[in-house]
Amino acid sequence: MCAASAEPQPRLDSSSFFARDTVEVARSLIGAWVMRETADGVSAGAIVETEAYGGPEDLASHARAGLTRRTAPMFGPVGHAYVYLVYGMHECLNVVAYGEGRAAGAVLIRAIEPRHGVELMRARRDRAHDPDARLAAGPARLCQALAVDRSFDGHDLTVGDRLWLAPPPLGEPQPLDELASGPRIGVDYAGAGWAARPWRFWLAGNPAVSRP
DNA sequence: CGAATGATACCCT
DNA sequence: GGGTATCATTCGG
Repeated sequence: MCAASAEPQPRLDSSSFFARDTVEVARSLIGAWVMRETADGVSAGAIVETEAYGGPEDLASHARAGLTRRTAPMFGPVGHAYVYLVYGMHECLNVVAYGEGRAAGAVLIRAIEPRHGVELMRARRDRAHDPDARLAAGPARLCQALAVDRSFDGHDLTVGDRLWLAPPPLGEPQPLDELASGPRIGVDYAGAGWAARPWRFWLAGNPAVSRP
C-alpha cells in the first residue's frame, strides 16, 4: 500500500461547514472541489456554480412537498447528498444544509471546472469533441461526468468515501473577486417572490459555468 | 425551438 | 389503486 493513499483526505465537514444557512453554504462552496473515486480512478473538479434552496417554505424547493420518500434526505443530516431525477432522464446532485429554521435546506451543485481525471469524465459523457470546460457545465452533465446517480441519494459527503466535497487546495484560495449572484434557473413556477431571490452563485467569466 | 422520457405528488374514484 | 400535470435539463435541428 502506498503511504500517500493512507493519508486522510481533506474534506468539508458537517459540524462546521454544512451546519449553516443554505445560502451561505452555497456561496462558500464556490471554489471547493467535488471528489469522485471509482475503480477507474479519481475524477474531480472545482465548483464554479451553485444554487441555494431554502427549505419547505421555499416554493422553488422540492422540500415544499414536505417529508416524502423523495425528499427524505433533505430532512436528514446536513452534509448528506440529495440526488434526484429531473425531466425523466437527468440526475442532479445537492448537498443538505440548513434551510429556514434549520429545516430541509439544500445546495444544488450546478457546474464544476474539470481538474482531475478529465479523460475519465469525457469518456463518461461520451462527447469526444467538447472542450474540457463544458464536460460538467450543468447539473446533469456534472452527474454524468462524475458517474453520480440516485444510488448516492442520502450518501454522506463528509466521510471521503467514493464521493465527497473538499476545501480548495492549498495555494488556491476561493476566487471571491469573481463571485457573482443572481436568480436561480428554471424556478419561475415558484412565483416572482421566490424566483427573484439571488440565490444562484457563479464565477463570472468562467467557461465551465452552465450559462454565461 | 422542441422532443425526449419517467418519477413524483396529488387529486380523484 | 389509477390518471395526469409537472418538472432545479440537455441535445440536435
